[in-house]
Amino acid sequence: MARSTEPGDRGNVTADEVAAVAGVSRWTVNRAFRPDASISKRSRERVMQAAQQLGYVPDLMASSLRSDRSNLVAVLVDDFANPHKLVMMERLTRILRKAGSDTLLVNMVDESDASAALLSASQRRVDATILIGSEFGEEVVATALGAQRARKLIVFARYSENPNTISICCDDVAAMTTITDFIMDRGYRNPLFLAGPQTVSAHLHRKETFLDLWSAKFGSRPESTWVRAYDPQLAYERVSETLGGRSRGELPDLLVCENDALAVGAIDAIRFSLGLRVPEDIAVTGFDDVPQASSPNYRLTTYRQPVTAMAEALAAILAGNEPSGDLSRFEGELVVRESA
Amino acid sequence: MARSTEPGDRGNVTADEVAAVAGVSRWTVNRAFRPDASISKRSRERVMQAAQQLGYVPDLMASSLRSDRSNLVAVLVDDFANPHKLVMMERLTRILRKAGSDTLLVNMVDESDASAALLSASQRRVDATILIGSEFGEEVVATALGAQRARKLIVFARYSENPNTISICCDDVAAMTTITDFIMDRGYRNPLFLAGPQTVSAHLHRKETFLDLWSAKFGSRPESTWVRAYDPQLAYERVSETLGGRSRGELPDLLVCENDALAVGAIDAIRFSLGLRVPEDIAVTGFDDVPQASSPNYRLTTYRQPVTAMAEALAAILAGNEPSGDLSRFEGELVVRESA
DNA sequence: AGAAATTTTGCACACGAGAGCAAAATTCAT
DNA sequence: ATGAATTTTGCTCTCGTGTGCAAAATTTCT
Repeated sequence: MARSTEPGDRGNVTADEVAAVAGVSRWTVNRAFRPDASISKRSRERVMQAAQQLGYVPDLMASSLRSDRSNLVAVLVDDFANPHKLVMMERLTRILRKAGSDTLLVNMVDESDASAALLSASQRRVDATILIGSEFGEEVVATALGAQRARKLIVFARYSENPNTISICCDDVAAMTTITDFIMDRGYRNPLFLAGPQTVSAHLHRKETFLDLWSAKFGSRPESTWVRAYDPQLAYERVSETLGGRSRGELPDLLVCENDALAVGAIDAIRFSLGLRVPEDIAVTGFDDVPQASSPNYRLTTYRQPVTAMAEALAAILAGNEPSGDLSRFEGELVVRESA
Repeated sequence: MARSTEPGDRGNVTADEVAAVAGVSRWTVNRAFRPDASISKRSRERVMQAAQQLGYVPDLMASSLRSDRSNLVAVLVDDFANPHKLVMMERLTRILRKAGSDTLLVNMVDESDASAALLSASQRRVDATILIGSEFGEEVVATALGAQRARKLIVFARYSENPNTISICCDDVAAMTTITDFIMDRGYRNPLFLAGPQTVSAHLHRKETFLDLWSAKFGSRPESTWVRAYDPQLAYERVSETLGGRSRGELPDLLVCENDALAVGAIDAIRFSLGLRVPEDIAVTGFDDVPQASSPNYRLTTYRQPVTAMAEALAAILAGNEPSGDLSRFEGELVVRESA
């Protein structure tokens, strides 16, 4: 036996020490910790008892080194100003952990940082890389795919055109159609669309869908504007600027926002910068149903993505199951409140 | 030579393959990637070029297996309803990555989940475990310390009494004293303190400080109440319930909230449930200065912790530097807005 | 009970890099 | 140019676990 069997060699117990106590071989010890392993009930019990006594737990680094399965997934986030990120992170980490995977959180500080962020992920042998950023473009996705070891690249809650990518998101066209139908039905006739970063075409789904549907019905293409990040503060400034000097007749009767982060800033601007009322003077719609949206301050009419179901689909994919439905066509629901 | 030198054995390039291309030994290749290694300029260049060509990056799992340094820290979060968590996570991940460490994000689903959460951290050989949860009690800290492999346990943005723990936080007593002085100065005389989970004594610092200062000056101990999580929604409900049926004279003139998450809910309740104005009828103070606090809707008077400096101190500790000042006495600043 | 089928166990080797040391190459001094 | 000092390189062994197979133990069947 090569290794000493004394505990505390370097602070942590190894399988060898447990094996000595339990009177079995090291391999039996490790097997005891794998649910699918071929091991007798009796020796598993003895191992487990010895392990408990010594405070042994298998080392996941060593395990993944050999087995090429790390049970680690990287989650790359580029946009911490959007409260919806917190919701998604909570769901993802919870569901991934239930499925046996840990989460490596990588802060993608800016666009140029993307490849460095992906590098640290690949160096950790993650089983998959999940992008829940929103401001990155398709070229980031391409970089990610170029990185040698990135096994699976999953774009979460946003559509990606790249065919080598798995994109788990809801059907933006259907969702926006639902919202647009609702708006038209309510009689709004002069909307303004407030969009996020216009870096890539994938972002334009909601906007284009809305503008197309509207001009198909009314013949004229509504006005639109955008901000460089999904940040309420920026939305506030943009709305103040854009609508600031207008006379009553020139104002839109509705702001259709690409998501709630923008909608919240827009509402603040309407009230506190323009001095108008929501929804009486200008109505507002959002997307995501962040916790704030249900606050009596905002009572935002918005669209809720099935984040839990989406995260569960993600876990299923990591487990190797074939996706059951179309992963980029999840259906959410319109949440009607008082803002529109 | 044991291994084949063909690329793509299992999808990833190893140092052996780079060594073959560069015409050096495997060890020289690995040395090229360590800044402090003893290696000639010329061979490092050759190695780097070959590595670039093959797309090689060193495997951090294998590295940490041998070297006992993983450059991985676990961040345990138990409280995703509090928007301040997002701020702290952003700062921590950014600063840690700059310092060369990756972040393992662990969602501590509930109190009973704490030891399981700590287990996954220890199994990954993290260099340190950071608790930025708030609802856990001292017994969770004890569990963490009991876990064999947890090398360093750091409690971030909250004080811990446990001597085996490094607690990086601001001086709650000084901070609350600042707030209290401000309040007294402004002439409020009938405050209500709204606290978070009352699980452990560490949480009581702010509350006790406030109550003590107040009764020292005015002789009477102010009223207080609490909710079981730092969640605006719960704060909303509690404030509505507690103040709901009261006549004008029975109402407090100020709500002192343990943090902004509660303050935001409290403001909503004052306005939309009680139908009163902030600050004219009831004023509000918070703690943390979350992004929402500066929204024109809330304009919250609050206290900003120096999160960046605290995160940098954390990184310094991980790097092995001796802490320069008292880590549990960071100083923040009062942010005076219109809510009080 | 004895043979066959099945389960359980032990073992050599591999995963990819680091520590420590000895051999080789380079630089420096005389 | 020669020997000493220094730097660079290669090598063995190690970190802790998983794979695949062969030996051992157990169960099942006739």
